[in-house]
Amino acid sequence: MNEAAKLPDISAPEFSTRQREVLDCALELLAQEGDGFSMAGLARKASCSKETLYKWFGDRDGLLSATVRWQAGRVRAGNWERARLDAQALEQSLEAFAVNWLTVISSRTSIALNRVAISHAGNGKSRLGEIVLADGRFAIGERLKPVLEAGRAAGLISFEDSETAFRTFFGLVGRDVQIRVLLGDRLEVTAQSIARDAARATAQFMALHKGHGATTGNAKANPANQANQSGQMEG
Amino acid sequence: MNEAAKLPDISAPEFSTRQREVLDCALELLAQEGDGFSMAGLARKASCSKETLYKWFGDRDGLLSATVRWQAGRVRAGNWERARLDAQALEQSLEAFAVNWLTVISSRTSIALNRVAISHAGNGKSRLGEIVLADGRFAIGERLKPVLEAGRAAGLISFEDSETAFRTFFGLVGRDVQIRVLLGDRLEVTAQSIARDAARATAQFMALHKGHGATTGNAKANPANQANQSGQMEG
DNA sequence: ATGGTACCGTACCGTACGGTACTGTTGAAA
DNA sequence: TTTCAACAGTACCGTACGGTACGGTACCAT
Repeated sequence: MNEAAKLPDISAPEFSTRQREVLDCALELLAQEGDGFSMAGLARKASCSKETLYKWFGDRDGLLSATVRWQAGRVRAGNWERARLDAQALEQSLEAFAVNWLTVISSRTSIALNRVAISHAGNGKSRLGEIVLADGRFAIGERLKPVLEAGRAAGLISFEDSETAFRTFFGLVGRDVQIRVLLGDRLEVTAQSIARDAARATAQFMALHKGHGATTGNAKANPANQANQSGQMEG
Repeated sequence: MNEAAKLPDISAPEFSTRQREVLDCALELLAQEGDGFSMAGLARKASCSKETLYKWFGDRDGLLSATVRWQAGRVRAGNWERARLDAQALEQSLEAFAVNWLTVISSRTSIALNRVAISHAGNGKSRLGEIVLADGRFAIGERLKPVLEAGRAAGLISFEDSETAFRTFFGLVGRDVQIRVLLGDRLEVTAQSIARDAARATAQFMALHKGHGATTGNAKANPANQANQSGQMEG
């Protein structure tokens, strides 16, 4: 519960070291007991007083929100410097994204956080859902789209709308994994299965979006990436 | 403590008319306020006494479980009598499945039920998650697989493992829709967008699993449906 | 009529938890 | 050494809610 506490304080830390320790305890508690852990329990686990919790985070929702932001802030990973882009590099990038995403969504912490955010989205109490979405699904979308567009510019793949193309990739990668783990299904996700699924999803995506400059010859007459490009259904 | 004690008779309604009224109220309340509605609130809304609620359903978890089962029991829809199977009929079946699934997962009721099931899956308190999974994702899987296999038998599509093929289709259909609506994203899902997405997903699935007896000539040398067929990762 | 059953409405109880106040204790600045 | 701020620990309060008990009523069956 104390690792990753020593990143070199670039920019506004937002949380002090001690606060981060407390938030890590909250994260751990959240992963163990889910929402419904008590403030007293957190104070006990973190060896701090309830008064301090309320002073720092306002109320329970503030603590939860801080916890989500704290965790979200350190998931940032992966620099996708697409120096030269050939089919090999593109596929590697896509595969790396898929591996990263599958690893995240099947992690204890992510599952716990998504669960609490989803349950709060029901009561409309807090805005945890927005944070999780913005920092999960939409963050990777914004990071992956430039890669896709670079691939298109290089003639390696073809699509009209990068958002739609990303959503296809997202679906091919995630499939039913997230909803199943969230609902408590015992789905054993291993490094091997993740690697395999990432490769499969990437191969499928490439097959669906064959470009016109690569090894494969057939151009853009692909029904799958022509349908539904009218750009609605964004949100 | 009293339900499921008299399971012998088929057509045993499991719930009386009055009980179904109460469960409908619970469903409505669940959709409005999410989990965290009170038993007193339900008693008020349903014009029944709390004592009756406890007599019928045992405790709050029993009520929730009954509500989920009651709703799940009437989602059963769609007969997929695949009389003759040509490419047209297969695509229509797939598209109909996709439309049905997208409609379900974006419905108020399904969202509310999934939310409560997910939040309870965290605490390990009840088995709502299992029920929802068994009656959602796994039910459609079992209903769709015969269609896929018939399509393969007719040479219309090709794949090795129907489970894997189904999961691909599932991903192409659902993409990020379910997680987004669960997290409270304002994603306007209309009949039009559903129809369009169902058609797109079906076209993509067909393109990825081209058969060898249909109009398109290229056979099974398709990287996308060769990868990851080793049958693990079921759950 | 009489007893039994099923139910509504409501009062009630116990408890768990969010939030606050108070009392040390530490540690650093002055 | 004194002072002050931050904080741990804990006692406390109010309330909301799960669950139970009880009185009253309508509807049978005998």
